[in-house]
Amino acid sequence: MAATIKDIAQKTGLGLATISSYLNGGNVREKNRVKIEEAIRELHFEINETARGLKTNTTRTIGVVIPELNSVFCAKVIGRIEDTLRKHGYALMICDCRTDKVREREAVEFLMRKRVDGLINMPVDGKGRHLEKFRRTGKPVVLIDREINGLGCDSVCADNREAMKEAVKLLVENGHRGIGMVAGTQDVLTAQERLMGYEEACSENGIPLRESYIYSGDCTIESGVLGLETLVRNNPEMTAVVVGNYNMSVGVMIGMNELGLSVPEELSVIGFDNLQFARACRPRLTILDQPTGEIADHAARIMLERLGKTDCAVNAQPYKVRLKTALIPGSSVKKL
Amino acid sequence: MAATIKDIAQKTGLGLATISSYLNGGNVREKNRVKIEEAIRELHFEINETARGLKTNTTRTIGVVIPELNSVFCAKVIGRIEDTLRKHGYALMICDCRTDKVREREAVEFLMRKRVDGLINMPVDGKGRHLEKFRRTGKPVVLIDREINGLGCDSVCADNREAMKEAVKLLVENGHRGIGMVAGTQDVLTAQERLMGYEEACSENGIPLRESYIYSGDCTIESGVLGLETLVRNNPEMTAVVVGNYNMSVGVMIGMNELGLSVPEELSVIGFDNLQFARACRPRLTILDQPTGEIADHAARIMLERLGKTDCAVNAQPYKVRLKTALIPGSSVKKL
DNA sequence: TTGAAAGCGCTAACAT
DNA sequence: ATGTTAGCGCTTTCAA
Repeated sequence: MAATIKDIAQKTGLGLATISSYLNGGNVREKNRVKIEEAIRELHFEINETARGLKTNTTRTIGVVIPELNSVFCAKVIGRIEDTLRKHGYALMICDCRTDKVREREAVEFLMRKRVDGLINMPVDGKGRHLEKFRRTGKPVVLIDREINGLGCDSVCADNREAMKEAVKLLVENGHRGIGMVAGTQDVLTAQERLMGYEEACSENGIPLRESYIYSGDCTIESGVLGLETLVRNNPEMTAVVVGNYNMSVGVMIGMNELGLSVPEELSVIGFDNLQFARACRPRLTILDQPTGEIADHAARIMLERLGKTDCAVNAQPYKVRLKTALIPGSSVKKL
Repeated sequence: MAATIKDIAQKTGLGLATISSYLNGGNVREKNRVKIEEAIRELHFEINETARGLKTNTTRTIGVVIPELNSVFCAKVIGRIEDTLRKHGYALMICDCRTDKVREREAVEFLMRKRVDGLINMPVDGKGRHLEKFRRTGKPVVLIDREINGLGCDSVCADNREAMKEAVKLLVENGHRGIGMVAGTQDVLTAQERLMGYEEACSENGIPLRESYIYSGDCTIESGVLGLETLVRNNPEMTAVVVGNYNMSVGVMIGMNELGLSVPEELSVIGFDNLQFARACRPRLTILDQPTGEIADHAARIMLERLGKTDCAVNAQPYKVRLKTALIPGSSVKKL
């Protein structure tokens, strides 16, 4: 068994409180400090966070619930958050709910049992019902990528509407008017906003909305493939497509390949996320790039701030951070 | 504050031990069982795993240390492991060490302090020095993707040598003899094995090894780009390239794009990992696909088995699982 | 089957 | 500044 503070106390002849005080940055006489540090080294003492947690009712652990670990956006954001939080002594317990509302709720309950001090969530359930129980604990919840109204949680998202408007605008400026969209699940606010951006940009440019120009997918690669195939089949006159998330962008490129359509000669494409993928496409894909680093940094900062306070349920106003995306030009838009 | 077993005891008029016994699947009189379950429901009791952990000296938490969360291979494997382990009540604490040996060691120490019950690691330090301290606790360590000799840890890896041999063989069968390789960091066994496979296949086919045909990268996208550029510049007669990992495969495709070289007319390419990326490439990339699902399932199974035993340090033989990769044909290999 | 009581390793209130 | 002590919520002897 590992050494405990009792062992340190014994070895140094000091009391428990002194050791504890030393461990928590309290004032200890220089002479004793040296003795304690020596004992710690000799006995290979490492503080037992479990015991500490029992006493302080904290775990220094943050739960993370995401729809899919295997998604560049999630992985980038979570990786960076982990970086920051670990520097502050917090560990991340990550649960992948496979874009399933039932699993998402189970994951939150699992993490509640594990007594995490806070929750970071990219919600699948757009209503946020899976969070209600956790919120009652008064512990902080920070939403990423998707805001939920009425729940009072902090959130950090991209400015999705503006992003998609910009994409459509670029196409219009290049002479396109037959512009389709492969959109995501409409019960998630983020996907709604991106679709809204598309619709707004169309009407602002006098392009009439057509139902057959909009495909509602489920944010998977396969639905991107299917979405492209459907749009192309139903709208032979369509000259461009915008895509509402990264997975579906990969799907659309696969679809183009497998239908043997050339970009941008036969169809112009603007994708979402992942600069590296865009660079690897031939020709290079024009994309909307989300500021994943900034999103992560804001989320981590907010979480740390909330963890400093006692009760977040009663906290004044939730943060609703919105960050700008960047339209990064490739060669996938044809000038008509 | 949440309800404790004390509250349950009080409400039911039973003793603490009875409640505890109920919670741990012990025998409780039917009448009392009903009473307890009612009290649990009414008081919203949830077991405090921190307290339990202090007593039992376990956390039901597994540490995971990986070089890069933002890597399809890692994300896929870890996601699937998380699935299985969570079903058994285990949470995952994931640390991304950014392919840095120092950070890797820090991560392991961090997780030791968090008292994880076991460790899953895709090691960056090929010598495994970062694991020595943890191993002394007698807790299980399962290595994925990379074996370390002499450490006595279990490991689950792909059959890397065979994989690369197969790739080179396919090229030879198509008439190629000027075959370059963008290889990974040579202090990691996996990368060594892949390079060995390349070298073996060359010599078996009477192709003399040339130093200028081998580029040693560091498994990042950028090193893939640089690797391709270097090989092409130094070997104008080269007709094909094999790549030693996924990130570098993306890099090579980016390099092809940015040099304006066409696949497979000017250069044939065989990449590593990620079927979906391969499908999105134009033309579709021929790749070596790792059995990520199987790797994850083996790793999870071994971990659960080890967790069932008391001490893994003294356990007989470590598992050394090797799984076959699949060569999935695309259109990136030209028949000469 | 159940209850009483000790104790896991730590923190914190209080006393010195 | 340091020591003493109680107690966080649970499990686990040991008796009954």
